[in-house]
Amino acid sequence: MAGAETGTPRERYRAQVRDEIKRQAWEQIATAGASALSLNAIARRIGMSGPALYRYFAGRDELITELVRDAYRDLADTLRARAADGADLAGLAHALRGWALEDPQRYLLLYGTPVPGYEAPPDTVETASAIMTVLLDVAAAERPPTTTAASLDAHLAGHRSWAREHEAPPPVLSHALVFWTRLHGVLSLELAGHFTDMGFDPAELYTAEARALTGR
Amino acid sequence: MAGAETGTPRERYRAQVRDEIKRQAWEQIATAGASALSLNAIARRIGMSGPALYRYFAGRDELITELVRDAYRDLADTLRARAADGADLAGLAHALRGWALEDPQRYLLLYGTPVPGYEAPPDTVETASAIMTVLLDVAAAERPPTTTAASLDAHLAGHRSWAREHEAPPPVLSHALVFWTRLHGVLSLELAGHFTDMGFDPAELYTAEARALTGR
DNA sequence: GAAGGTCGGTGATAGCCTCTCACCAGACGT
DNA sequence: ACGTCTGGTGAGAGGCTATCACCGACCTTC
Repeated sequence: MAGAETGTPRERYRAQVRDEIKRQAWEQIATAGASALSLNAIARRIGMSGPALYRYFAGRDELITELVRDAYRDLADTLRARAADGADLAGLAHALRGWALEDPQRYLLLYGTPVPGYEAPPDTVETASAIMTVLLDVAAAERPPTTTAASLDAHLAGHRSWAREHEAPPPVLSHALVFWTRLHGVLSLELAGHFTDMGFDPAELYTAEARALTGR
Repeated sequence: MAGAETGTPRERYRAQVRDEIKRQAWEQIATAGASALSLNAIARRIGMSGPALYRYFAGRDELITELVRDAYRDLADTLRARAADGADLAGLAHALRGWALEDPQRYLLLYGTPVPGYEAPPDTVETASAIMTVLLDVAAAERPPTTTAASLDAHLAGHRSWAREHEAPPPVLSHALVFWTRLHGVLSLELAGHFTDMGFDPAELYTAEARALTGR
């Protein structure tokens, strides 16, 4: 959400207001969820009246798109930074959970139920796959676990377009994929509150899954 | 959605209209998602005007609650029926995916991002745990896999309130739990459309996970 | 069979939302 | 100093949830 310090005063002002709008939007999302995002409410809080926001964003969808973009970028950066620090998959798993718990609604905005009429623009899909690239990089650096599924590997060998030009062999592909889906399974149920009345600690389940994934 | 055939004509009529409302609601949810559910639109389609629906449901939330209740019951019944037919965990996994794909929005209504201000009433939580009971029953009948996580088992041994009075030993508890979260991980990402541009078949991933869970 | 209560439906209305429009003022570039 | 472009405004269309007063038709009870 870096408000560019460069450009004409007009441009600086514009960037500043856009950032303020996004700040308020995140605040509102964090408390009430993405589907409760109201441009009117944001405008009211900022101190301008309704339609003014349309000078900055074409509409609710464009604002949400922008937030999704920022969130993807932030998650990708977070994971990449950990990977650059030499983290293994277990480290990434820990970072992922930390990022999600830091702002649950932000995680759900990316990986939860899609907003009704909303269609993800191509460039957000691009950033989303950048996250997979980080996973693949780190997974490739580790010895894939022995518990690999032969038929899935065979399928992925022929359907690896999502891995872009990544050189990883099929077992690494499936390992990264399963890493993602298993951790998301625990995380999303936890964030959606499905564990709240069950009386156990989701963290225990999560770390157990992370450990099973990374072979202790 | 059984419209009770009993009672006074008034009661029969009332049940009939309630069912018609719910039918239209499901139709609308199936196409546009739960958050796009509009009482006005339902009324229009049924042929009555707006506020009439409030004679049948206290509001949008109560209607959604009713739908959630029905969906939980339907899923529980489906899984129970399979279990009664002697299905193992692999069979339940298959049934779960079939049920989810049959009406993706229905699955997401139960396990997706919670609707903003909506709080699940106690009795739906009850039905949700009935589903866990089915999983525990079937899991207990199978030899738990060797790949059990000791620390998770230890934790669950002391935090098993969610299993009600189920006698299953900790490895079965963790097995059922992991069964749920792993399959949900794949399913929810698939239904939310996160695999659509990735070029592989989610079914392959799902069955691989189901197989890994049930030890081939 | 008439009287009265209850139930299901209606239009009007308040208050929220998104988004468009015409208009205006002030800042900016020339 | 003047025109243009930008950012702000109020009004308003059309959608939503939800409440209200009202009314007609049915059902019960006498």
